[in-house]
Amino acid sequence: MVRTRIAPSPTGPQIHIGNLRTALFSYMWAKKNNGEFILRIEDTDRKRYVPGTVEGLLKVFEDLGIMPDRYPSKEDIDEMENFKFSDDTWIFEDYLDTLDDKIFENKFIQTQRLKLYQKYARRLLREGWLYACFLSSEELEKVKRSLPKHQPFRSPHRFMSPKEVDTRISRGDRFVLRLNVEKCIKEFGVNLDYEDLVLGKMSFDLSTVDDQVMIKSNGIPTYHFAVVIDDYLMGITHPIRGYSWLPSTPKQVLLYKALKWEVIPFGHATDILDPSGGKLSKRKGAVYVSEFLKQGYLPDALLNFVSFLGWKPKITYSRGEKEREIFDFQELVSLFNIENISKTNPVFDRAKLVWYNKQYLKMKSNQELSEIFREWIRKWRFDDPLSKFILDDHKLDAKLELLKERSDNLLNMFEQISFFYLKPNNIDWSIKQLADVLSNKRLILLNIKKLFESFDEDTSKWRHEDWERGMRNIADVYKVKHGDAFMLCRVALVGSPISPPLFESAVILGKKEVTSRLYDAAFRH
RNA sequence: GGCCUCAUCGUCUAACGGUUAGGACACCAGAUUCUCAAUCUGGUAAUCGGAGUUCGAUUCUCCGUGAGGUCACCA
Repeated sequence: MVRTRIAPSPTGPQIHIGNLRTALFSYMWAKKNNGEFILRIEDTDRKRYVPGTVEGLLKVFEDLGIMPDRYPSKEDIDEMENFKFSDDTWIFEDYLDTLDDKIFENKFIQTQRLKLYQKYARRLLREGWLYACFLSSEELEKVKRSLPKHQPFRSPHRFMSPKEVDTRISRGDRFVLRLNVEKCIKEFGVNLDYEDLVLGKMSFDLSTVDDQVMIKSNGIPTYHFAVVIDDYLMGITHPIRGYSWLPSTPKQVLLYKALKWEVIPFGHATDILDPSGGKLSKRKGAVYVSEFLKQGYLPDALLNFVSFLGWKPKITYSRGEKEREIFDFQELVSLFNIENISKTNPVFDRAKLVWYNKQYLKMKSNQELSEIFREWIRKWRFDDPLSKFILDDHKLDAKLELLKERSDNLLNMFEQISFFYLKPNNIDWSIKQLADVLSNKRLILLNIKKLFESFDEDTSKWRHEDWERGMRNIADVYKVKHGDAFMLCRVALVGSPISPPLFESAVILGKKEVTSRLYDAAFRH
């Protein structure tokens, strides 16, 4: 069975857009193959632990509709939250050697799998693939400083006799377990061939690889060690991870080989770049999924856009034919293939995300959109005084109909909808297009008011042509441009030079409200 | 600096070694229009440079250049 995973370290509940992309690729690949997508928590660095991370993460996955099939249980999450940091978690007792791996089958938090790592570390230590290194940090620094340039690090302790190691350990000396790269070179050769799921064939020169720490002095594994044990034992078939892991891949491949496990190749998804260069970073604008959701980007749009950063479905089009850009998520899943993930770094283009969002906004029926909008308000704008009006509005559909083609996102829509509920205050008449009509402002407004007064109480009986003819007449009488008269009316009703179509908006506002606003505009503002 | 990876319009990308190098976003122009949008039509715009292989190279090889990544008891 195909199994993929997302394996964040619990340093906060935010999901970076780049991590969303690797998660998405993993999710899509698993689903396409009727496999499983797993959430594993890599909390081996307890100093950086941020409480609440996992719940937050799961919530975002849920909002997006890409829930993992397997993830840590509530109890395990609680246990992790209460994990007491210990400077010494070494067990290293004989019973570990016969420990049944299956006990840990449903453990997806690394600090709850410590015995497992130590079990395999013991084995590798016995076989000489790992060695104990007792260097203090000062000594270590000294050794590294004395190293000729570009020489890989090798600890002098790698030649220590097992007996001496034992006595020092039993004496309580602190130590780490390092990978014995020289032994690896001896056994596997200096060139390590590797075939990446995304990048394809490549070769590493082991003579440049450091004797990396695999188990830290506190007994907790480093990423390099834990990721190999976990991916293998959890049956991960296609671990897709960030590009930054590529240089450390040989260390992990060596571990597979030392353990005599079949190497499971990684897929390295490239980093998303900022338009101004460099990695996409929060200093340059929104980069977290929740920020986009808060701004009212629809999950469908976000998923479509992000998955297309470095990937396109393989569909053949005839020359010149318009290619499809909009795919619903199930379609994307069925078309997905790891093999055609791009090897280059995509640049994050906000304008295109806006375009996608507008497309998805337009595709929604007014009813669907009302539901989505209300849900968004409950989640992100609940305390806004405007929200109550919208949530209670039985005629929201008609308003959204007017707004959905002129909004980038739900936040934008929220700002634009307010005039339906709230009268304009402090109208700014100084806009350029009003320069020629300002002298007759009051008279024109009163005439427009009179025009609306001549209409039926029931706005459904209003006719667009009647209104428009009336408006143009008024403009002619006062010898102003038709457009200027419309603008005057717009500002009076909406309080802004930008609005949905006037007549349709007036119909929604109702006769009483329209005439009252026109009156206010003529005399009060 | 060492090591690794990558390279098609400004951006996302398409193109069995043979195409007038295609599409989308953005941009520009026109149409429509009571504002803003939306819509429709059209347009500008790319194979990083240099060698080589080949009848033929965006595609294969090498060298440059550029970009990104990485060099922790962090992940």
